[in-house]
Amino acid sequence: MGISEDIKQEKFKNELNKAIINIVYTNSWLNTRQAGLFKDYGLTMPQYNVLRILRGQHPKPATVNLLIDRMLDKSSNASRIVDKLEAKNLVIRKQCSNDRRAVDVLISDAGLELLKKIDSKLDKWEQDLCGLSEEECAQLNHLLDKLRT
Amino acid sequence: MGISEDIKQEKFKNELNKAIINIVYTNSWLNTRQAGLFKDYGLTMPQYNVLRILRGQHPKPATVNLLIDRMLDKSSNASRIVDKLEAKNLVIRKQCSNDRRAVDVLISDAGLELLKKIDSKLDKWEQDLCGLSEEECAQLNHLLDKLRT
DNA sequence: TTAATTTAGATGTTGTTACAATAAATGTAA
DNA sequence: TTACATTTATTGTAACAACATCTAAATTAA
Repeated sequence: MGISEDIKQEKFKNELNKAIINIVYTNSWLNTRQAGLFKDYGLTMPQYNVLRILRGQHPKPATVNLLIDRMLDKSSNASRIVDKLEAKNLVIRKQCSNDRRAVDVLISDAGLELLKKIDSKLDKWEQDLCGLSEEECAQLNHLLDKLRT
Repeated sequence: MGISEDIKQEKFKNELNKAIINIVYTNSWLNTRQAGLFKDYGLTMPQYNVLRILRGQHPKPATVNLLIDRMLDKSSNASRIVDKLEAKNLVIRKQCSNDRRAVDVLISDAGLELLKKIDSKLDKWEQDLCGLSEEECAQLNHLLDKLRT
């Protein structure tokens, strides 16, 4: 059952066209499946991604600009995502000492703990997911990287 | 320049984890680039996709359910997308004769014309896009399909 | 130093998505 | 035929995204 059956479209202009549609469709497919996982913990996907970036920085802080730079989906509003996370006490926001325009955002202990819980679920989810071998995944990564060059 | 440099994350749990992130990132990368193209014609991406499905059906009509079934991003609200397209006279909506609950949606001549214009731009855009050969695209399609099984 | 420019982040507005609730038509079973 | 469940599509609402605008701080140039 490939993309062609999934969206009931028999013909594509060429393989590139099909690949572009396939990426969009697969992304949506992944989203649908992952979203439920996050929602159990009261997080949206963008919120989870920001938390992950903050953990990557930990114990160093991140500025909002750094978050924007690294977010998977640049379109979302980092400032307001941080608002939401702060309201849930998952991050700490304080003015940066050497540049008072900037804001230091840090993941809190509660944030780290929450991520740990989610990640173990996510691990299992990923394991269950996949018909691809490690080598095939590597190949997929190579092709996606090359597509974007 | 691969995904690792793009999002400044050196380590990934494994290639599958990296691939999932890579798909999400590549999707967003494609979106950003395509969105401008559609916006020139006053369409959003979901609106364009619905129009494409309707052209695929043409001259047969599609019900709203069929649209939902085939949309790349199931999350969007087909009924309201059709509203928008109808307001621009790109589609025609009328009650289905043999099931009065259902609605027949048809692409209009104006819709077909608009698609033709967009597609020629899109063709060029796709051509310019890509460092991947036809064969590599086919391989990418194969891997994405297999991921979803 | 002052004035203009740039940068960081927050906020306002508009439109869209997500999800639940609804309404209307159809199907099913007593 | 009536009652109840199911299907089809629309609508209401709250949250969110997209995009422009704004404020404050820092940088640059005169």
